[in-house]
Amino acid sequence: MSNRGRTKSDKKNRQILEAAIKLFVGSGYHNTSMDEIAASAGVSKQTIYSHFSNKQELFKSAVQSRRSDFLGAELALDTEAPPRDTLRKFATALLKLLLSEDVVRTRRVCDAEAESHPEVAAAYFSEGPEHTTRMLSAYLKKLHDSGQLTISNPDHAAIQLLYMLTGEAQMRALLNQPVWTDEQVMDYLDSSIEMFMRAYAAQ
Amino acid sequence: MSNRGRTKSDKKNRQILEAAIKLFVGSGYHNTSMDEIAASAGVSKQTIYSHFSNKQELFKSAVQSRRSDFLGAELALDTEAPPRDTLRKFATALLKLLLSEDVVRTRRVCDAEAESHPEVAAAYFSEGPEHTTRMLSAYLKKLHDSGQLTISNPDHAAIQLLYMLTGEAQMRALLNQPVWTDEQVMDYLDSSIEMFMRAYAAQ
DNA sequence: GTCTATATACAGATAGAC
DNA sequence: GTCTATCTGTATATAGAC
Repeated sequence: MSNRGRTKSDKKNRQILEAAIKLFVGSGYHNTSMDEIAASAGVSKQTIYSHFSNKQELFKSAVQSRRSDFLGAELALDTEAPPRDTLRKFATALLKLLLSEDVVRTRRVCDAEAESHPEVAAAYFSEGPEHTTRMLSAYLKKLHDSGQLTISNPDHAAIQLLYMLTGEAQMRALLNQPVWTDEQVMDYLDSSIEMFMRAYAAQ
Repeated sequence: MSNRGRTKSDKKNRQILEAAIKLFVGSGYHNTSMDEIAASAGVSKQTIYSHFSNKQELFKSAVQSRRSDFLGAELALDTEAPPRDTLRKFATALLKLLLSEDVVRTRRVCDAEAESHPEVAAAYFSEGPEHTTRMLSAYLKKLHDSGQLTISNPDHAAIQLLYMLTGEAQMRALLNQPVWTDEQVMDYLDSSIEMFMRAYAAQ
C-alpha cells in the first residue's frame, strides 16, 4: 500500500542520487564504483540497477540533480545601488561560489567527461557560466541605458568582466594551487572593478 | 655493445612515454590501462614496469615530458611594435595554443588529477599560466616605464588582461562547447584590447 | 522491489624463460 | 632487457531467492 501510485521507491532513489553525486564529484567518474555507491547509499547494487539502467545513466542523473544547487541565489544584481557596490557584492558572492569544494569538483568531473558525456557538460555550461554571463550582460545594458556607463557591446563587456574577476582564482582552484588570501582577493576585485569602470566610464 | 653506457633502451623509453601521453590525455588517467599503453608503444607490459616503477610514475613522467612542448615559442611580446599590434599578435597566438586539442586534453587530465597528483598540476600551473602571467606583467611594466600606458600594478593588469582574453574561450573548450568563429574571436579580442588600453591609457 | 550470490571481464602488477 | 604467461583484486552487470 505504501508504494501506491509510483513504481519505485522515491526515498531510495534520492539516497542513491545523493551518494552518487558525492562520490562522483569527490573521486571522479572512473574512480567511483557502483559498489561504493551502493554501500554509501545503504542499498544493494541491484537496487541501483533497478532504478538506473547503467553507470552512465546514473552519472548523468546525479550531476543533473546537483546542478540546480549552484544557481546561486545570492548572485542577484541590485540595479538600485551604485554600480561599484553592486559589482563588488556580485563578485564576492560569485567567487565564493566558484571556489567552493563542491563546485570545483563538479566542474572537474564535467570537464573530464566533456567528451564522453557531452549533455552533462552542456547542461553545466548553460546553467552555469552562460547563465551568469546573460545576467551580467542584462545588468550592464541597464547601466548603459540609464547613462551610468557607456557600453556599446554588453555581451563583450560581460565576458570581459566575468573572466577578469574569476579566471585566475578559478584556474588556481581547478589545478589545486594555493589560492590568494581574502585580503589579496578583495584588493584584486576592487582594482578590477575600478579598471572596468574606467574603461566604460560614461562619456 | 649497442647499449653501452646506459642501463635501459632509450628508444623504448621514448616509445613508452609517447604512447602514454597520447592515451592519458586522450582518455584520462583512470581510463587508460597499462595494457593499452604497452600495445600502443609496441612493447610488453613488463618492459614498461622495467622503465617505470608503476602507473603513477609513468603518468608523472609522461605529462612532464609533454609540458615543454607547450612553452609556446610564438608567444614573444615584441617591445618595439605598437602595444595594440603586440597584444593582438600575442592574444591570437595564445588563444590558438590554448584551444588546441593537445593543450585542452592535457589541461583536463591535470585538473582531474590535481588532488591525487599535485606535483603534476603544480608543474603545469607554473610553466603554463603562471609563466604567461609573468611574461605579460613584465611587458606591461615596460609599457608603463616608457610612458605608453599608466599601470600602477602590472601584476593585476596582467591577470585582468590574460583572463579577459582567454577565459571564455578556454572554458568553452574545456567543457567541449561550441567555440566562436574566427571572426567573432578577432572581434572580441580587438574590443577587449581597446577596452584594456582605455582603462590604462597614459595620463 | 530488494536482497545475496555470482558471472564475466579486465585492471595493475609479478614470475620466470630466454 | 625483454618477452609470454599468470596472479590477484576489483570492476560492471546479472541471476535467482524472498
